[in-house]
Amino acid sequence: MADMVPSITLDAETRALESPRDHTSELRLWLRMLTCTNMIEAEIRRRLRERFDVTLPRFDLMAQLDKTPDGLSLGEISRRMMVSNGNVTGLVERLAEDGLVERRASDTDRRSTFVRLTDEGRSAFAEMAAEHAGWVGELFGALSSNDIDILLDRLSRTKASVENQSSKGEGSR
Amino acid sequence: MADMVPSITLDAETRALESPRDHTSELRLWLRMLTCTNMIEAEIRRRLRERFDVTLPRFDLMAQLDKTPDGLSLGEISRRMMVSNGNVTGLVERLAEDGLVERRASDTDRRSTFVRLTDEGRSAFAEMAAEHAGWVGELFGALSSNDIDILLDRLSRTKASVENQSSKGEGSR
DNA sequence: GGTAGATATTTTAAGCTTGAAACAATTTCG
DNA sequence: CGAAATTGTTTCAAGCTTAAAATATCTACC
Repeated sequence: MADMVPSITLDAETRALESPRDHTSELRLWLRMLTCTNMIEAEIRRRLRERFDVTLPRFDLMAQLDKTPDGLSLGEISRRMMVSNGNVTGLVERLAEDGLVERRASDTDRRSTFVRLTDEGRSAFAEMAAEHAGWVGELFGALSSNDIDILLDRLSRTKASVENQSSKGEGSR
Repeated sequence: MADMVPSITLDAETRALESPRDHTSELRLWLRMLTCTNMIEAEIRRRLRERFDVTLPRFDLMAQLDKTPDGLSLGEISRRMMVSNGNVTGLVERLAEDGLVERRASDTDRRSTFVRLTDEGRSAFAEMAAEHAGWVGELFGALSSNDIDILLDRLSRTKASVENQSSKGEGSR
């Protein structure tokens, strides 16, 4: 460590710029969150394919529509799923080809298209959703209801923290 | 609640088959984990592109290589990143085109290729990693070190639970 | 030694995903 | 009213991702 510099020579401002704080535990947490999420997602993806020959994005999109029987605009689906607009266009296109959703022009805004589940889509989703809930229950099975509550709480704080930080540098966006 | 059935009429076996337990809180937890992860991932992806014009998968792959100066086989990268083999083939191909990684045949196994960072790749990654750590520190900034410890612990339990459940039905796999 | 099975990688086809550009329609406001 | 800004969607090119099939090599064991 021949190049170590006594930090006493740096004021707080300089230190903030040149000798960054240690983020090891935050990095470790981020990695662990990612690993957990990826494992669960992979498992659910695999079961959806195996059991129903359906992809996860399609299932997620149908889940959004199932919550809103009157249908949603493409933009609203995009916001709720946190994916790009163009992505939703394509997903809806393929779901419509399979007869699972239907599109209808908005009465009040000629730019806008509403999407909703067909009867076939609704019943297909109902069957998948029931099994899906069981899988999730299984996968989290070793957690006590107390663990779950704690995770829910700390993840809420995490979400708030991220929202707060993400919006800081939004000038150029 | 006209269709409610007294559960006293069903034995445990029947109940397990016909009236599944309630998984509401597990589903809520899963959704919240997913939302958190997606938000953070999107923010990091955006910053990597904006600041370094690099994609998240490339950054992740370089991070794996940076941890192992001697290089890794494609299969080992695939396992550590939890993505398919073919995916890694393509990523490495593109990183090699940009001069950030290099491939070298294994001495002992002619099937196997080792990949490692070039000097250029290593220094490019060092610069990105430093900023990346700062971003993660920022995004999780509102969490106390106690919150972080609690999350680390509960996510470990979650991971163990998922691993345990995923391996149960592996007969046909 | 030879063969059966396992392992490492690549290829392929299909689908997912993004960011940016292009359009169209609506809203705002001078 | 009409220009300017905003909003909703699509298109596009590039890249990511997967599962499955194909290839090549290695290992185990008879």
